[in-house]
Amino acid sequence: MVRSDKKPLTRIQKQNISAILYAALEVFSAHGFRGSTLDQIANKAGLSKPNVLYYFNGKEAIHVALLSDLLDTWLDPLRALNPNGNAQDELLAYIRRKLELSRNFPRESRLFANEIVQGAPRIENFLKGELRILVDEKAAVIAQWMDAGQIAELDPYHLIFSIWALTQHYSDFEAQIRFVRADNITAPHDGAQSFVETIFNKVLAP
Amino acid sequence: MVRSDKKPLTRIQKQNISAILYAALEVFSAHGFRGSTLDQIANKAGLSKPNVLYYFNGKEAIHVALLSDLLDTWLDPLRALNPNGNAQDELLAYIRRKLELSRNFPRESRLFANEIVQGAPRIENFLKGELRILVDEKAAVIAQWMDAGQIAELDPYHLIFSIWALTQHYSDFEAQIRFVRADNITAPHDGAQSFVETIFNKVLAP
DNA sequence: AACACAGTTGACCAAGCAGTCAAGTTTGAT
DNA sequence: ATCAAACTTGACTGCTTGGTCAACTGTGTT
Repeated sequence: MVRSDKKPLTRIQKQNISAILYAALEVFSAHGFRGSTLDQIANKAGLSKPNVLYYFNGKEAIHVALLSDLLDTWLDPLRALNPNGNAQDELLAYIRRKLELSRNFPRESRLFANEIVQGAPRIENFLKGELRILVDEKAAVIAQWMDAGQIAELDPYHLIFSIWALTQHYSDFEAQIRFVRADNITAPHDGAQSFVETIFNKVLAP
Repeated sequence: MVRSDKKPLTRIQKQNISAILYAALEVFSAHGFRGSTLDQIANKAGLSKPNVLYYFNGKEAIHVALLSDLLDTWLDPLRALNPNGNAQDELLAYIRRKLELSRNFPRESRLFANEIVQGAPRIENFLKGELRILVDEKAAVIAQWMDAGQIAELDPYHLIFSIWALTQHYSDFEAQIRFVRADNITAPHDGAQSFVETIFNKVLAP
């Protein structure tokens, strides 16, 4: 099922497919691909295992469906970087969007992180293709801004990586932050936004 | 074997135990705990599976041995932060040590990252205990430096987290950097040191 | 009401895996 | 050379897990 159907989905299909994807996101992001079982996913989705396999052609297919949904969304914040806008405003807005994504979709972020820490076997093509093209393009934009003296001179690629590192850290390494901070904070993201913005204000100042 | 022996290790024990730990580091850091098999480890170590189990009481025991070896080393750079030194020098030296560790021990870093992304089930006590105490202590030191006006006022905890994020990113997310940068660089860490130091110079300036 | 098709599942299978064991070989101290 | 302890392993066990299948039930269209 699911596959390359052109048929519109029935009410039950829509409902069960989204239940499966939601459950799978929860399970895969917490245990990684190999650490997750179909039984866990089926249980969390409130379906039997054969029923899950009625909607997806296998464990891998669920994972792939989840990732392709995600990858597109993941590019949006960077895509929105406007070459004609003000350099500082644009970069800070990008940082804010990225941090929001990390705060609002921590499981998606961890799904991605799990994949990359383990060598990105399943998304190598995405990274080498779409992502690379977009990053090259935006790095060029940033380089122009630097040449024009709008922001400090830095390696644009490392700048982008540092934004990724700082924003995703709060969801990917949430466990570490939670345990280290213990009772002193309610959520790992507390204070993150103002801190990260302060950092990049200083870093980007020409 | 291994266990709480007081006996000195034989030549063969030393050799095989270290071969197993080396192989296990390679395998666990690349595939996570559940994604790794004893057969993979035994193969890479050049031993039979029962022979591996002659030296360790199980898969879990190998993982634990690896982590406890690691955790201690992991604290050293932060431990070395000297309250009596100059704030900027001390923090930049810490950053340099952390980056060196990340560059020289990427597998160890990924072993750790794998563990934390998946909720740190096996090192929760370490994080809530030793690490937390050390971080609290050093955050207080940093706060004093800030009060004294030696460095800019920032949340000391977020500052420490940002150092972790930026330094570990280069090994933990190495795959992403490699694929995005493709042929343009030889190693993911290229240019990282000078970039990260520049960043924190700007960030810490009072 | 009848019928085709969507949806569901208990029982099952084969592969993979952690761990055991008995029987063997090697090592090194005397 | 002898012997006990250290070391090694092929064959096996029991459990987990991804995936199949035949039989069943629910749905909605005419």
